[in-house]
Amino acid sequence: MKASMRRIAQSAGVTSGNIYRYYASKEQLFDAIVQPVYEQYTEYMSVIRQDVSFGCLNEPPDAPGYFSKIESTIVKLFKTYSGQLMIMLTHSAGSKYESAKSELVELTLFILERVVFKIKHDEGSLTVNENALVQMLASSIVEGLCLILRDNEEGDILQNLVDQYLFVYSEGITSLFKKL
Amino acid sequence: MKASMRRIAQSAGVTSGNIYRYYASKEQLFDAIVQPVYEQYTEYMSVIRQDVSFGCLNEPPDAPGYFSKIESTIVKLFKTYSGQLMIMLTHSAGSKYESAKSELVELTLFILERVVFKIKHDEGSLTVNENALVQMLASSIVEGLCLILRDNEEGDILQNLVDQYLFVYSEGITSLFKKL
Amino acid sequence: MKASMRRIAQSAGVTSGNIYRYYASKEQLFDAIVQPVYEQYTEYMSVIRQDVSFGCLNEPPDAPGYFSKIESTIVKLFKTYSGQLMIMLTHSAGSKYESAKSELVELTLFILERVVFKIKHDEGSLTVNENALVQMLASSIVEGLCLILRDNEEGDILQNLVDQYLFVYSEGITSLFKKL
Amino acid sequence: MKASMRRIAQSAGVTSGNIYRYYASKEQLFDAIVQPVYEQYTEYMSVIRQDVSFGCLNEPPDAPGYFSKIESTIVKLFKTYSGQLMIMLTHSAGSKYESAKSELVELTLFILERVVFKIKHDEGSLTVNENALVQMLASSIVEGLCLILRDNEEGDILQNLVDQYLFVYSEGITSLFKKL
DNA sequence: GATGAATGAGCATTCATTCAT
DNA sequence: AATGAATGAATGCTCATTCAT
Repeated sequence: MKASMRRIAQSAGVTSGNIYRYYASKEQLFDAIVQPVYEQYTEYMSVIRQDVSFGCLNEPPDAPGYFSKIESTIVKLFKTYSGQLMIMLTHSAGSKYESAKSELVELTLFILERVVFKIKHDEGSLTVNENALVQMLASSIVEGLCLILRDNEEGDILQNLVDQYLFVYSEGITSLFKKL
Repeated sequence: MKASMRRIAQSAGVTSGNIYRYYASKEQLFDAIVQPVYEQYTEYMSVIRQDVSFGCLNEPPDAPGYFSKIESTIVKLFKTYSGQLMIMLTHSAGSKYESAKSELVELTLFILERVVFKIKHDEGSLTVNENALVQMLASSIVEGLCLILRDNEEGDILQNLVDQYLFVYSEGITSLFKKL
Repeated sequence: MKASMRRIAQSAGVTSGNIYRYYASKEQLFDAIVQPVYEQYTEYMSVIRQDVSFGCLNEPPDAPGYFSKIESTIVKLFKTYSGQLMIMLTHSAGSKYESAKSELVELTLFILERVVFKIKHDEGSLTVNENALVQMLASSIVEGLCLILRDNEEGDILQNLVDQYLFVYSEGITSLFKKL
Repeated sequence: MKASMRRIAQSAGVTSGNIYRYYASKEQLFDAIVQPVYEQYTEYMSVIRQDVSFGCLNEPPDAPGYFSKIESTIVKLFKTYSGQLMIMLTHSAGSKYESAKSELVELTLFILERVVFKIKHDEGSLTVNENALVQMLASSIVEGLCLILRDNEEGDILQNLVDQYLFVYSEGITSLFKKL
């Protein structure tokens, strides 16, 4: 939201006044771009959250398994929306989509808590330190995903990178919490 | 860079006009705040880069070892400059310190390349895909470090988190490249 | 002049762009609407002015008689042009018809001067104060007429009100100048 | 309210930006000018309304007497606020003082109704036609007062004109309603 | 002729920057 | 040195006007 309407107009090859024929305000222009991907995004995340909740009861939880849900979601969204997804995650400061990134952080945190809990063989709740740790890891994971989106335009490369990126975290987190 | 000069002046207990007696522009004010930590930061990074270069010749490279240099550097800077470091890494969009972050990314990349090279038993240069991968990982690592700085004010907690964060990456990366 | 061209076009059932095929500007559109009534108006006023000039020579001047010319003129115009007359007298701020009202003021002033002159038994010219007074009364009379036009859509009611309105002024002015 | 801030600033010999040091918005600038006179104005009108209400019960109502209250009020306000009063009555379209003029019209109507009622010897309520008539007269009277304010800068001349203007209406209205 | 998309000057407002005091 | 009033360019947005179709 920090780009000026004049600049947006210019880089779209139109005049600023003309944008207002199609979008009543800067906010509505932003909405039109981001809304569709945000809706899918929200829905996917809600599904993943439920999967993770139920999965906890009867299956061995594994970080790779859970993460792969996020991965396929992100990749699916990216293949459909690409630019819009990136805008939503990295340029929505000051708009109502500001929270999009933190919602993904929360979901990641939700998953991490369950994964870590299992790694620790269910031995009680996480310590204060562990909580700070998973909070930070969740934020970092999401931040890294945004970077990958920002820097890659081709869906297959993106898929590969996200895949390997999340593998690094799965392995690393498993190692870390086994040690703790 | 998004706070207004009036606000900055007010919260510093001076008048906005008077700031211009000491700093020719908002940017130079920003410089003055960030410059010292930036210099230390640059110097440290240069030292680390040399250590890593020479270390390659006669020691078994290990990610944790290398990373721990970054870790101790970051933590040392943090303990000295705290606020300024955070400003440099997280509020410098639009200033010339935007590059500070990317310099750290480059150094991280430099280290990662060596680490990966050794993991692969020196068997030739990295593939295109591997290059994209380490590039992305380097960015992600740094982005995560910035988050940790942003969210933690206490040096010891910070040290712990950075430590564990880098451990996750060391382990994860080692696993990943052994598999590849 | 404050309605937007889009609104004008829409309420006329045409497109805004197309108006410019017929009228070079908003102002000329305004002209086209107001011009006919303005011409009649100007002509009528010129006739009245002559009547009043000549009438002075051989008839007892009486305000009601003179005013009734204005009255019948206004009412005739109203019955022919209604909307346009109202636009001319009440929405022409910023256009060249702003003067339309002041022309009517001048004519009214012209009449009032003669009426007052006779009331005073031709005893020399009006005093400074009396001049200011008739000037003001002329403006007020016209302003009131505009209000009546603005608020009434039906010709007969309008005629009645204008009639009674001018009667009030005739009587009041006669009383006032007899006292002075 | 239709003058642009740039124009206002220019004619005040300052820059548009600087006005905002003193007034948070165009509306507040307008308020600062008009508020004081509006408060007095409102208070005076409320007092007059009460006077007229009670006066009806035990005194012979006379138009000149009632009008002279309005007169002295307007003149008093004018002598104190002059320019502001004119702005309030003639340039407040689009501001919250838009109603100022119509409040004065209402008060005038309130007075006229009582005056006419007495002239008619209390013989029942006014006819539809008479109602339209007094409504129109009330508006006209106020409109004329605004003109006098607009065109006169000197308090004593103003007082005289308002005095004589209202006399014209008193006499004229009395004549008219005696005839009806 | 008619359309409506496009233009660009203008509006109220904000803010980095300047400068008389 | 320090103040804070003043400046003017930039912002989101509106609207008379133009022009390709």
